Amino acid sequence: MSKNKKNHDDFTDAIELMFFAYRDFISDPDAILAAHDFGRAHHRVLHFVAGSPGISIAELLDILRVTKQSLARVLRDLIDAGYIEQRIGANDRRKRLLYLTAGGTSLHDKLIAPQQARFSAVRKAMGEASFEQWKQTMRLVINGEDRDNIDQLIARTKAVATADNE
Amino acid sequence: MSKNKKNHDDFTDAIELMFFAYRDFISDPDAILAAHDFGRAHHRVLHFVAGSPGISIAELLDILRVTKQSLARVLRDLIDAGYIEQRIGANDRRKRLLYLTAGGTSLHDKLIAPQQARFSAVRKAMGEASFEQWKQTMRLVINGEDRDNIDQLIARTKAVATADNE
DNA sequence: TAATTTATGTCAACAAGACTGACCCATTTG
DNA sequence: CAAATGGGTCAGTCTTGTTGACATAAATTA
Repeated sequence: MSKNKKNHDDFTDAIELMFFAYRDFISDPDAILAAHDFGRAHHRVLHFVAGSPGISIAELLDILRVTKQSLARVLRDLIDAGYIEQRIGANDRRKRLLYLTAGGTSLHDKLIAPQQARFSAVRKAMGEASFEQWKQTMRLVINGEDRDNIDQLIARTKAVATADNE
Repeated sequence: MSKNKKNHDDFTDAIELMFFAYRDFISDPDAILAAHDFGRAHHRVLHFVAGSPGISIAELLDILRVTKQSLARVLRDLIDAGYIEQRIGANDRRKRLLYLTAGGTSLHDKLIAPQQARFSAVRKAMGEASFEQWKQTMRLVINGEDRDNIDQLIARTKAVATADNE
């Protein structure tokens, strides 16, 4: 038997862990969403508008990597239901900048609560240092060319979250 | 400003990392799949049959958490295309046990290759120990009640992968 | 043996969420 | 003024999920 490769060099465990961890992670908010007649697509929009208030349609399309038509549908639902509002850009009046309403913020908080609880338990079990290492590792799973943008996005989101709690 | 909570206690970074890492991780095989007129659903079936040769329909349904009708469609495609074959259970002749054909194994290898490359680069960058910690952490992201089953599934898959390389 | 349960297959209808392609309007920029 | 940009929308399609109903063969149980 050829032992020139290390055992576990197939990374099947890592691949499988990605699948199952994401499945459970994403399933958390589903029940809440269903009660509002929303789906995961609505959740994603809500989430990234929450993290980047004043984001433009084009920027949101870039993050979500979906088409304009695909975004339009869920965005329309969220605006009609009063969770998101559009404001015309001050500098560029063609832009429609997106903001959560009070209701949108409240819904978003409810949706992330179970995911926060999940990671809180994980950090408690693994310890602060390991959890930080996990984050570093996850960052490297992301395509190299996207990492800087995502770093900035996360930094911006954190700034918003911190400001809200002051 | 209330500093009774640690900063970063919102776990937004962790949530965002899950989203982007999974997005890139899962996008790898898409081009290959499209060339075969298959989608991600086909990939998942191929993957879990590869990891558990002789798996029954019921077991596969349990792993994938989809309905029988949903699985039936993609499974039919894969059988018709000659990537998966069904054998009648020796003990229980009601069961249809699933196996990859030679072609199925070859296709599956092509599909996981970019994901293996991705994790190989990650492990190289982070080091063996950190990567093992990452796996432990990911395991804790999974729902507690499922972890034992998934441990077993991964162990089984690894046994198959090792046997193939002997 | 007869009745029931289990494992699977299949039909029909439907919905969410993605896609392409085409076209429009308002605004900004060259 | 002409062209490019940001956004909106209509129409149609595809994949992958859903529910509900029903069929068949094999195993299990009474």
